[in-house]
Amino acid sequence: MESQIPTICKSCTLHCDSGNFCARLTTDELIQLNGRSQSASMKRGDALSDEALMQWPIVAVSSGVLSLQHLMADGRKSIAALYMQGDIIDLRGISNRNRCNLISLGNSKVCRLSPEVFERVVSTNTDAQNTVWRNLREQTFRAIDHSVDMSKKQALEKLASFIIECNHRELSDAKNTAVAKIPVRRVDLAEYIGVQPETVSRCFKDLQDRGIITFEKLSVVTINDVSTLREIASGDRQPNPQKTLVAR
Amino acid sequence: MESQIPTICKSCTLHCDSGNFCARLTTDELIQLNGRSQSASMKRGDALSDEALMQWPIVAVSSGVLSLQHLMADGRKSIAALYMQGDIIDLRGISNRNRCNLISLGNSKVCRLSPEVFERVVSTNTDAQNTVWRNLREQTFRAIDHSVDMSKKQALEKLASFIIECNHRELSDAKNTAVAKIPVRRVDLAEYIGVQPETVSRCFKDLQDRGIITFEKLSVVTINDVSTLREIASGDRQPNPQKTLVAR
DNA sequence: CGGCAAGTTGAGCCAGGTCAACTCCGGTGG
DNA sequence: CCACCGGAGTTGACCTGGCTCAACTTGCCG
Repeated sequence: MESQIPTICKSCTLHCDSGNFCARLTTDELIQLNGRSQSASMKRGDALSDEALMQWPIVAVSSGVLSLQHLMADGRKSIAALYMQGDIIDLRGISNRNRCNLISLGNSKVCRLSPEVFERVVSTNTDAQNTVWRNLREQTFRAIDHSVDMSKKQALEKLASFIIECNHRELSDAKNTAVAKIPVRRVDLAEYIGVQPETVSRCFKDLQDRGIITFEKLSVVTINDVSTLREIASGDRQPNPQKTLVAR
Repeated sequence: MESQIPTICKSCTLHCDSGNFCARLTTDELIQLNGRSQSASMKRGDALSDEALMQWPIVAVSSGVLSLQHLMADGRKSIAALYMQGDIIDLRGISNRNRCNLISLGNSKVCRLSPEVFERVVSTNTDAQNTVWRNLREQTFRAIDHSVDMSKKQALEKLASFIIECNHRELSDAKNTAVAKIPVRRVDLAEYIGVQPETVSRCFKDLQDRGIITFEKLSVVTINDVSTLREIASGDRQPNPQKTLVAR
């Protein structure tokens, strides 16, 4: 008499994609976790409020894009992090210093996991533990990379980095290598890389004028010149070939 | 017949401070881990190279300040993260995208942990697991906060945030509440908050002129007006009291 | 085929970068 | 004890990338 996999999990990417957390669970664990968790659909602008997060601090992203938004005292808003399919957002013990909200950018599906069951499963299932740990480390690295991007790079370089990041995500999906899908709107992108929407627009135009990228649609770019794009992203701004020769 | 705690651990903050990882281990675990690990002293500028980190990707900070530095193609350098006493730096699986180095800013003591033993201990000792997990999450939050600071804030606001962060660390040491110790040099601070040293200097001067802080020494400030400092840090730049009333 | 939100373009301005000179301070040797 | 040195930090003058505000174009949905 074998237990049945919960219906909702059967079609959920978290369970179907072998790299993800739920795929590492035994059927029993899956049933337990599912029984105490809540899955939800969100649409653009929907938020998981502070209070909701207090109760359900662990959120798994099944599809779509979530953002961790931070509101400054004078109204400036910024997107601190982006979460996508497979990410386990563990907000337990987040400092109250940063009043922030988890907001969906577009339609998405999430699963709010019971902290108790999650903790139990993680402490007993080493495989699951490693998966979620790896994911958390990745998030840390992403955050660190991002803060480097934000701190020293100029707008064009930030955008180039972002495009490359999008392209990488595409790569793992084993599609056309030269395509990057921008999964968020211009305004969100601007808030994420910390510039104004106008600047994003101008930088895109610049890259396009220089023939480095081409727009298929607003949200899809083809990268014509990966190496140049990469150079820009890594901050290799050669000011002016002549200058370097003349002035010391 | 009880085994002896390794000499080197006896005086190590990682073991003595109950909040830290090593304090959560049984004597046996500690002996095993110690037997396969390497502790080291570092001085300002010393680096744990990429190659060294490949072999020893897990580093625990016993004292001092380490920095994760990132070098851009044209020579711009930036400090992506700061690590202090008690932090467990787990660089397993860091993407090779970001060539970065772990560099000590000043004298510090670290312990390079054997990945195998570490992993074994973590998977069996739930208490230790939770400790290290909490630390990793804190690092993630710090990184996220930092990237928010970097992306939208202006120099003065970044500096204010940093001072408050230093003050918080001081607080947990249960000392004078109005003091913040700046644990790094100006240049490093500048690289961390993503501005030029000159700008750091100017901003410090500004805060001092406005009577918000006072310098005891170059590396120690007294905060005279916490609430204003906090307002600045949270981005509450009230442009001009009148303006807000008049314009729209 | 409106109508509205999203995105783009243009012009002017300012925070902070850049470069160069200067001050401050701790260490070292005569 | 002082003179000297070198590195760290500060100050000033100038310049530029990106923000601001406002007008315009595009794309999407009923």
